[in-house]
Amino acid sequence: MLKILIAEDEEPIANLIRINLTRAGYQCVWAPDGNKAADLMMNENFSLVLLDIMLPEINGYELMEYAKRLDIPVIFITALGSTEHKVKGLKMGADDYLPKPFEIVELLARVEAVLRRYQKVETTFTIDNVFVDTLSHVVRVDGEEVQLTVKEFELLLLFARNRNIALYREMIYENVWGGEYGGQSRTVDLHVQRLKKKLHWEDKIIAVYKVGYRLNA
Amino acid sequence: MLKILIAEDEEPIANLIRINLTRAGYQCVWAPDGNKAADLMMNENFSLVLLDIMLPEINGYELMEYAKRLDIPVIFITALGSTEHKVKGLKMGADDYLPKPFEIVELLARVEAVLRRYQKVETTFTIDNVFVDTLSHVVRVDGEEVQLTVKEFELLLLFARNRNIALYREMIYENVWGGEYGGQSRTVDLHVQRLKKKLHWEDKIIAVYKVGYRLNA
DNA sequence: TTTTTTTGATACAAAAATGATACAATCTGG
DNA sequence: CCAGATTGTATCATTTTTGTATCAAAAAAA
Repeated sequence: MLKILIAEDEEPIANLIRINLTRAGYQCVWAPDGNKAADLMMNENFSLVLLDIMLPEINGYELMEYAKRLDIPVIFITALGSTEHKVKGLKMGADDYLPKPFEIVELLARVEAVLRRYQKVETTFTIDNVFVDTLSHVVRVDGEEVQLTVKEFELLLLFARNRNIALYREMIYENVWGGEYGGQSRTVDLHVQRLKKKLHWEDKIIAVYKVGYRLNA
Repeated sequence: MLKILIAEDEEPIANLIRINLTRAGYQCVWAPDGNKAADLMMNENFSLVLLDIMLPEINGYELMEYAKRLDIPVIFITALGSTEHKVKGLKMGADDYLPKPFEIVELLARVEAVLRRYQKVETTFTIDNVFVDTLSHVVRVDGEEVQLTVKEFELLLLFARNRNIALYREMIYENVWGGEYGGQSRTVDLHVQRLKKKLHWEDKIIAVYKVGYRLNA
């Protein structure tokens, strides 16, 4: 599991980020000031640092130098949305820049993009008895390789990326099939059933009545 | 419950907003002039400010600077629907702009959108022995997961958003069922009973004679 | 107290949602 | 073109939800 450092003095914002990144499958550590951030960077092995510019004790620019020396990618997160700061940050080597307020989806997208650029993205994951390699499209259930169709595979990824969240049929359809969800098609149900059967997940993917399905992980 | 500050000198308009936001489950505070608004912003913890530009004593633009310093999202509400003001407001950091006269549904939609963008909407909460995760639709009573139906779930959310407030059957029906409340249907009563039973809330949700129900929390 | 109104509790049937299976249409790779 | 896999519709069975009806209990009114 990839570790991400959140250097941000405002606790609610740090929490917001932590909660969402944790949900997305990252391990998060919070540093409320510059000293703690520097300390943590030295002693633990982070795959990414989210940096607030305005930090107590040691500011974000200095911290970025630390990070770059340790070859840790950096995304700036700050209320200072001016191009001036943006340019300065990127010039100094930041990998991306996220102005507050930000949408969570945007945060996640940028984090993923930077990690991919640095080849730090995990291309495999395991949930219970199921192992998945997203690159080779190989899925093993209890050690044995199982053949998933394209739709089933994408469905699995969707569930994996949204564990413990009730996914609406509408959302599932639009994500996996792409188009608009008519409303009375049973396609989603059918594919969920097939996926459940192949993965032996009869009790892990459960129906949320009148809503859709949820993966308990 | 989220608190919203309404900075608006015209009382009827302020009232209109207050009534509708209160009904939607927000706690509202009214400031009739700029000084009061600044005062309230400093001393209470608001999740959002609705700002009239033309305010006595301190105008809306200045107030926005206060708000931004406190990291409170801002929606401008003003009769000056000209793009000039709109642009100025948004440039200075307003999160949205609502020209008078406005439709109530539009007001609510924008408020919700901004709050969601700031992730001020809480996805989980706990009341006594009951834990609720609105994303996964999971409800735990004394630590054990309990299966609620959609209606029961929405009913619970409604009570949670309106703790210690006597909810009229009419209001409950319109919120959870959506249509018009006939008047002699026992549907609301039945569902409240079922909810009480499942949550062991026989003594927490109490009947208010001839009115409806109230959640004591 | 007695009466009336309102709410609580239970049973039950209609309606809706989901699971399961079969099968036709479509696609894919020889 | 063919064989097989994939995909989605149709159908029926099963489960769950939901609201009405009914009667009992409680609260207010007379």
